[in-house]
Amino acid sequence: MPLIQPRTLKGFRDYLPSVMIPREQMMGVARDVFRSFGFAPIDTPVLEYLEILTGKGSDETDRQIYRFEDNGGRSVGMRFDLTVPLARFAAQHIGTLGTPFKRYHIAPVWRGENPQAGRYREFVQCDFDTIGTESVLADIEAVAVINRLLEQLGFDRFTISLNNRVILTGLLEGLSLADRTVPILRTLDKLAKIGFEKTKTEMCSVAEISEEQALKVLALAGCDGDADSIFERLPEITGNNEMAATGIERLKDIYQGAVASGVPATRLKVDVSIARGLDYYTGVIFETTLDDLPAIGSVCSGGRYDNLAGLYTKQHLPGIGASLGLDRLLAAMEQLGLLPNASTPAPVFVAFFDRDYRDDYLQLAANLRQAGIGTEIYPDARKLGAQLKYADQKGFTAAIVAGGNEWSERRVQVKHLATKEAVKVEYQHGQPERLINELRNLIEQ
RNA sequence: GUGGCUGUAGCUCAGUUGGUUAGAGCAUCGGAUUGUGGUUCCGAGGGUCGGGGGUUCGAAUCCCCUCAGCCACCCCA
Repeated sequence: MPLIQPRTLKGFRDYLPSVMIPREQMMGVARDVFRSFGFAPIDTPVLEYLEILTGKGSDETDRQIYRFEDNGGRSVGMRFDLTVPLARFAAQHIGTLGTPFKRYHIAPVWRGENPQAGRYREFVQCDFDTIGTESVLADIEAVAVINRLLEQLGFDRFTISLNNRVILTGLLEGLSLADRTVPILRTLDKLAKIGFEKTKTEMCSVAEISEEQALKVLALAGCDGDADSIFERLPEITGNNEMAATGIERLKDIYQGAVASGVPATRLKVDVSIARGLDYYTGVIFETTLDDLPAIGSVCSGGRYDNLAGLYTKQHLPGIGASLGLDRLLAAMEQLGLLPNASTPAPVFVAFFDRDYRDDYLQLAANLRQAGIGTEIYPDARKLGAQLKYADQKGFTAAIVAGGNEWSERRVQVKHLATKEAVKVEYQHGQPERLINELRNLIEQ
């Protein structure tokens, strides 16, 4: 019988322990950060009725949805983000939950697009949102959460770019271009990539506006420099439009609040050119890029939306949230060499040295686990060298070697695998304290 | 979805204008070393040359299709 070729689908991948260990750790960090701000966990089904998924979003996102007919003949789709399911969820449950409602959701999503470095068809998003309030405090908090997330994940050099769509909307209103908002935003978003001239040309043709108008829009985006000077120049650039003015004030407020809540000003950048493609953002928007790896794109993006669940309920639900791209971040850490090498989650290795002492090894390991120290026993009584080699490669911190000599002395040998240094430590099954202390010291180093 | 580049051992790659049994380094396994691992030496295993089809006396090498990876567009985490 011919073998079936083992393979994974395009854009999908397996995760080996060496990747899965840091991946799980990252999810744990994200979870702890979210919880520390009072966000509560929720979960929703992978599959939704197709109509739920396709209602919002653009044609492009509709095109990327994995869709099929289920065994009962229903049209269903796999979620392509966590925001649309949240909207449905909120419309269904906000009555019992009450507002403001803060939730986080860490789960995989699926998009049928062409993969590239840092882009997959299946990837995990870590979303957090606050819905049911328009308070600027929620906006500020979102920035603080992003900062804390990346900090806790071990990043130091990153930039959170901030903008407020209202500023641009106000400017466009002043130019009588309110109906062209979407194509203008799309084009504007490319400024950093394709440059001033091309953006101008494209804006004129795609959005069907005059060169004069395009120049005014681009003047806004060209507003560069430190935050204070940008805030100073913006009112003039927007022609003192009233709506734009409130947007500027709001952005300023967010900026100051973020600094007050401990986000270093060096990590914040007011960038009036970022737009974000998704149409549902209506207020502040943000993107986060790694200073050492800008090419990988935004690793955490989000913003404020006026009416999250308008498609599913008449209740007005404003909110703000962002999404951390965990798998993209993981790919970045891989490239930057930030991933640890360990492929074992347990720090202590017990060599199966002598068959006669099998039950002693088992009891010793049980004692260590009881004390919260992860411990693995080698399954075969192979030669010691091979066992130690295995332990070293897997990245254990310490190995315990105990043969007849040790057991008769009521001691065991603790070997620090990185330094090859070994010490003998007193140990009896009823009195594991000295061994536990010794191991804790090694693990903490 | 469209276009470009790539695909040889677990990994990194070599393979001369198509020409005998497709190679190297690292890794793995065994031994030197029956109670102590990252060095050294000796030896071994491992490849349907991504897959399928075609041209040819003969294909890793040329052609077509397909799958996958990377890049650009699009979009985005």
